[in-house]
Amino acid sequence: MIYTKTGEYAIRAILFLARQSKDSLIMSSEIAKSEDIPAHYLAKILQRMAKYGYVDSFKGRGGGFKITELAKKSSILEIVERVEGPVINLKCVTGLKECSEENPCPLHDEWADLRNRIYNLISSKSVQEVAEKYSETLRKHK
Amino acid sequence: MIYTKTGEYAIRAILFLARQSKDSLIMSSEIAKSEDIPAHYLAKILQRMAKYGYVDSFKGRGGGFKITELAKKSSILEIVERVEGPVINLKCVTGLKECSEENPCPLHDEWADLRNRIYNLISSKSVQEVAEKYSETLRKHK
DNA sequence: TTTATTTAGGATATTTTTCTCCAATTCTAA
DNA sequence: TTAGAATTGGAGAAAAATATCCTAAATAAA
Repeated sequence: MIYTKTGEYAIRAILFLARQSKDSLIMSSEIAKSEDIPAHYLAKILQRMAKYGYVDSFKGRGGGFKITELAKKSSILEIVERVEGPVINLKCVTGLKECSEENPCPLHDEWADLRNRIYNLISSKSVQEVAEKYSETLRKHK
Repeated sequence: MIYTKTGEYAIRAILFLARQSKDSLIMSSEIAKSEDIPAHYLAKILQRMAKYGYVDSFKGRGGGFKITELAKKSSILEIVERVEGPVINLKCVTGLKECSEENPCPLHDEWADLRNRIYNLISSKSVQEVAEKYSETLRKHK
């Protein structure tokens, strides 16, 4: 896909946290169970997100994670790129070695357009907006 | 990206063969060198493409590969999927576990649209068409 | 017929990604 | 202050993707 499993887990986790009622702490293991993500692996990802300030972490009994304001205002793309590195590969779809504006591959322009749209799709909305829209959908389809 | 390195190598190789003058045989090692692909790895990929009938292979001195009519008429997507399995992941961009028409994730519709466009981009043109357009570009920019 | 050349195919190595385990640390509650 | 619960961080196992190596088979030319 566009990002790896690691990135996908990060998104699922942050959107999960974004949907929780304010100030509630959620354990890593709980997220793992709800979202069906390998528990220890997710713990690592959350650790990294904590380092980057996307979640606050609390140790000990009653501890867990909660989303930060920074994460709420960030785009999905920003978070994923922090967690797993550059996401959208700039290579052309045909995979040709030399493909540039001056020397475009046959599908260059069309692909450049799509790439931009994908980029916009995952970078123009904030995590909070996406999460809200999602909660809404969940309510409607209950 | 949308496909893996293996798929990318397959595309580069088939488009390379498609640009050759008719009936000329090209050695695996030659393609590898021109396209900067690991030689032995490419050999495997060509082997598979031969099995699927996308290239004809000839052993011994003066041997090599050439593209078949089947491959010329096929789309890039078809060939890649044969070589490396399903390409376009149907999961939603947000990576949410349950995302369907009835229960769409926040970006479902927009993503479905983009997915279709990507799908069209690499499946609506034949290898031959893409190769011709590319040869043209190469001529212009010489 | 022999030799050199090229693909075929199997085995294996390397690298990257994904996943697991364990001990250390921090914090809460009893 | 102690026990238990939770994250942290390091180490490394497992799986998947990528890359290499070697021998066999086929073919063409000497």
